[in-house]
Amino acid sequence: MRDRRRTILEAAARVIARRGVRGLRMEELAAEAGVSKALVYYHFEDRAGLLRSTLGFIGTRAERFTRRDPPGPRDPASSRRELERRLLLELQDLPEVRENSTAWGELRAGAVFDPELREELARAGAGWVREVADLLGRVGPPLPDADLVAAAERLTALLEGLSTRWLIGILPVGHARELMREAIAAEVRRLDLPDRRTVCVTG
Amino acid sequence: MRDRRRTILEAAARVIARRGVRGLRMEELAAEAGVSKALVYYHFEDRAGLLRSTLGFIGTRAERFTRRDPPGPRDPASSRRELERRLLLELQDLPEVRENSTAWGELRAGAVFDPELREELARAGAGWVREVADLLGRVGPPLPDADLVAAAERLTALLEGLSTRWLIGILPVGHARELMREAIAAEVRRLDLPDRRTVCVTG
DNA sequence: GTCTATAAAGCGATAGAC
DNA sequence: GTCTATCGCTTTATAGAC
Repeated sequence: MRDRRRTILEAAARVIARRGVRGLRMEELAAEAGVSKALVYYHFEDRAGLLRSTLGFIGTRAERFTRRDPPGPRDPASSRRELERRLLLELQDLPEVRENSTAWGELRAGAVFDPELREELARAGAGWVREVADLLGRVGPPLPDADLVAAAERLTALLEGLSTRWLIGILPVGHARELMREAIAAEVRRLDLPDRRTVCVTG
Repeated sequence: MRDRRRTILEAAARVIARRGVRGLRMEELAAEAGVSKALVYYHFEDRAGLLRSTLGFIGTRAERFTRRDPPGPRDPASSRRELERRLLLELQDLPEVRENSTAWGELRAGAVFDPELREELARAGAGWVREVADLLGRVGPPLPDADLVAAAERLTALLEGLSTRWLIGILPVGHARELMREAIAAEVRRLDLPDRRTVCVTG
């Protein structure tokens, strides 16, 4: 078979979801894929190469699910829906989503100690914040970019925090989604009504 | 010396901050503590035992810095200040705070794959949410406990997300603190003005 | 209690047959 | 392309002297 490569990558994603990036053993991976250890080395130089390919594979696979109708209409209502969809997508109890979220969590955790991972993460993270900020910008009236970015940073950081708790098993996925939805609503409200809120407080 | 034990635990905290829980090697730890490897095994059964003790040690040490004036006045203003102090305490660029935050981050990341860690984390996490919820309850008017807990869950999850980004080095500590402060303000406002906000929107 | 020396195991990586 | 067998380093853990 010529897609033995893909079989191995899919197995790697499953093993990472079970043991983490740092817990992945070449032997366990080979067994999971149903091939010999040597074959893995034949297809992917070494362990680091396998990890690189697997994270790339996971990233590509994720895009298939996250990027939809990018050139769609830019009206507030659909942007708002897109924003919510985009942020809730990573909180789903499906094997593939779980694998992706787990891998990203491991990547983040590993980046604290591995400067090499830091780079890839910084790039991906910035793009992610930018994307959410842009969606926020289309939901309400024109606002300073810094405000949009700050709101996006809060939302994405919250998502990462909730995601970790979900994956640990101390926060049910439905509850996590609910908390995320409320946070989105609060940020949108805040951006939508920059000052009226204050008027209410004092009035 | 009888507090060789403590010396080792302090060294372990430093090594964990540098390499992570999963990156801790008994040899490096021994060198960091200035003792032999065998002595570490003498005082702490095995690697798992050392890790257990170290995480406990870190937790205890954290309490020394977080728990202050617990039986203080319960007026809204001081509760509000205490809430902010409590949540910003983990975002400080001091060696000890960094060690604690790093260790907690590793504990969370590890708990995704290790059921044994899950237990300790679930307990500590629940207490932490409860504490923040109680503080929130004293800031504003009486509210359903579920609302307070939800707000506390959002704030603590956000803190964890921001903390990870800070430790990775992609979010300056000052910026993280600023984002956290804004989020606290938003949650307090939300709880303080449960309905007026809606009136404003529709009015 | 503390050390040096060493056993035992785990794991990444390679050799070589098919 | 794929396998079996094995090497060699790293790391945990123990034995035994002081």
